[in-house]
Amino acid sequence: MATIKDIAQAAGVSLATVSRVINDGPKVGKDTRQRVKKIMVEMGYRPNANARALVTKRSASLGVVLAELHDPFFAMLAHGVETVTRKNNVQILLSAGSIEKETELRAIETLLEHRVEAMVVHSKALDNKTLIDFANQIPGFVLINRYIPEIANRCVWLDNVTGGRLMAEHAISQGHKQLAVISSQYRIDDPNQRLEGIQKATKTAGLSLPDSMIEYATPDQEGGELAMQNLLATGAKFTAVLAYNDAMASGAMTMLQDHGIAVPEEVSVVGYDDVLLAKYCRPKLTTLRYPIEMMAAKAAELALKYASGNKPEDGLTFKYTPTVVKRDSIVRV
Amino acid sequence: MATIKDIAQAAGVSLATVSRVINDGPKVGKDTRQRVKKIMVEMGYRPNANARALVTKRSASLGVVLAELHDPFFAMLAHGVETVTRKNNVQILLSAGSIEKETELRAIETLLEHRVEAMVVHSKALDNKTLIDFANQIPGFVLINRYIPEIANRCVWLDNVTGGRLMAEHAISQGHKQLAVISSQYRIDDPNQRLEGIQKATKTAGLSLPDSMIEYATPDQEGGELAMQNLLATGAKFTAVLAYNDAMASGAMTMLQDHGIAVPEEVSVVGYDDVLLAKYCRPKLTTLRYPIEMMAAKAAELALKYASGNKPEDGLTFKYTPTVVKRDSIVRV
DNA sequence: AATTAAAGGGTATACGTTTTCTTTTATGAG
DNA sequence: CTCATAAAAGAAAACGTATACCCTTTAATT
Repeated sequence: MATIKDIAQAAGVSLATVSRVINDGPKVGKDTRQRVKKIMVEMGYRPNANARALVTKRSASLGVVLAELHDPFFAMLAHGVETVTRKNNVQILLSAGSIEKETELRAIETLLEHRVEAMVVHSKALDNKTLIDFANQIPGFVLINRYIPEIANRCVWLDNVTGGRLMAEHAISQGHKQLAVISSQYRIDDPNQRLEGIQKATKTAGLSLPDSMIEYATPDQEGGELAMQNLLATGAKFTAVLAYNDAMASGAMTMLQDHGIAVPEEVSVVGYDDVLLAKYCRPKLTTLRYPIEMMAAKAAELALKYASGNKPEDGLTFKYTPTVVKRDSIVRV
Repeated sequence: MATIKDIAQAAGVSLATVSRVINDGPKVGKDTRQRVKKIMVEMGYRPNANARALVTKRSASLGVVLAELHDPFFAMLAHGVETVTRKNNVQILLSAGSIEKETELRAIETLLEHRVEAMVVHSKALDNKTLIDFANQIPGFVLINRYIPEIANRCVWLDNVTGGRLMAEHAISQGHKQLAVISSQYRIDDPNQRLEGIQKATKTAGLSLPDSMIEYATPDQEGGELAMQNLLATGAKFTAVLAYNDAMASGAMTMLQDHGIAVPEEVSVVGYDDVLLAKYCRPKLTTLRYPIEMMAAKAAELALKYASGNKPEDGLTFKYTPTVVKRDSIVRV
């Protein structure tokens, strides 16, 4: 592959001049610029991004750490990031992290080896301290879907407590008094916070929500089915089910229908996330909208901004609040 | 950030020795190796991937070109690639291409600037010649979801004609004689080939499939709804609908149900792709399984293999055939 | 006409690695 | 005690680019 030297030789100019042409720099005449450009095209010249990154110490790429791309949620996250990298002519370096501590760490370190100065990180496994250390080390380090007070201005996150409260309040406002909850068995922040919000709302409304009405399972469709099965097996009475996410809600609906229980006529269901499937399942799912795409775009912008030297403001954070999306899976009782 | 030189200095050895330790090379004593390793950890040393790529001319990363990450299909593609890059300790460089010629070209060229020696490309907009040129220029260039005879051994693709035939044959085997088709309005290979297969099957079965029974729309849920609306408006009679993909099938079902037509009791529906939503929608969709995740993994393996010097065998290609996944959206008449 | 400033362009160094080629040191054979 | 040999380690060049600094030419100012 042709290098800058080859171009210089062919054009009869110095390396410096070619470099200036490439970077639209000053100090090169109109005609020389034209000639060099022409030769670059002829010889199919492509600047070596590695050499460039080495000398400039800038990489024109943004690192993304996430788990499980086939999960629609992460796919949307990636897409949100992509919209802003595209706009800024920046490349995406993807590092998949799963939910294991070790893998997430490796993912971040690999990005660091590539000297990406901006990164959007979705981490559930790493502890606060580790992440704070990274943030202090990397100017363009931004967390998504997580809030750490010490680095609040690097966090783009969703208020899950309010989210949980909203979904419960919506059900309660529709006259439901006997609620059941299907939560995730992974005891990370998200499910805990959503549950906390739900409990807050039931308490305020003077309703009781005994532990026996809360089932835990894997946060996917199978988990939703299983949890609902358990709930039905206990013979518990409920008119509305609040699920940890849309996939579990969908599984729960399936299981209800398989038991001959009509949704939403006999039992209402509320999801969380508003991913694609919420519109596809039947009945269409009433759910909480998690504006992950918008948030991811925000995170990417932030990362790029911080990386380019803009110091993050103190005392600032980027909190988003979910909203209820009313569809067909819940009715007034 | 600490460099190799800093480590060398701190350890009282030469650059070469440190480099050898990093790469687990020979010619370095047991004790020296230990000492250097210890210092590297202490100083938080991270090799500079750019410098490394520059000198070795190898990048330890694989480029992926695709459009629209939020589309579950592409998300699964990306995930398939990711499973093999993870196994091979290779980084993913993502370049989004949309469906525009210019963007796709830019995406590939950016990857080239990063000197990735392996790439998995999903391109619908670029013409054969351009892609063949790239293939000849880049040893690890592999196309996914496209077949070009001249570079057959670089293509991992699905036999869409057979796919179309299979979906029609399945409907016919269930006794359906009046078929309707909902296709994509984009006249690229995929829909054309699927339609070709369908027509082949109806012809063989002695059935007629007039143009009036084929509707075209955007390949998403809205398109499916619209197409079905048009079909119903013409007053055409049909007992089964073959859709271009699952999203359109889902839209079609929604519209049918909104018109009080029971699926599958009155009208059967068949999808294509078997993406996530096929399991979520109601009734569960009978569809054709497009093993994109497996295919993407294959493509990534191939790209890595070719890139590392293994010449692709002549006369070889990687054709996959979809299979019917029987669920609940079709019944015997 | 002399001086200056600006514009155009060249030289050389640095970026952080890997790797080839030497050089030094330790080891054992004669 | 000398020599050959292997093992360990160093010196230096190269990868492709950007840029600070220097030099020349030309135009503008006095």
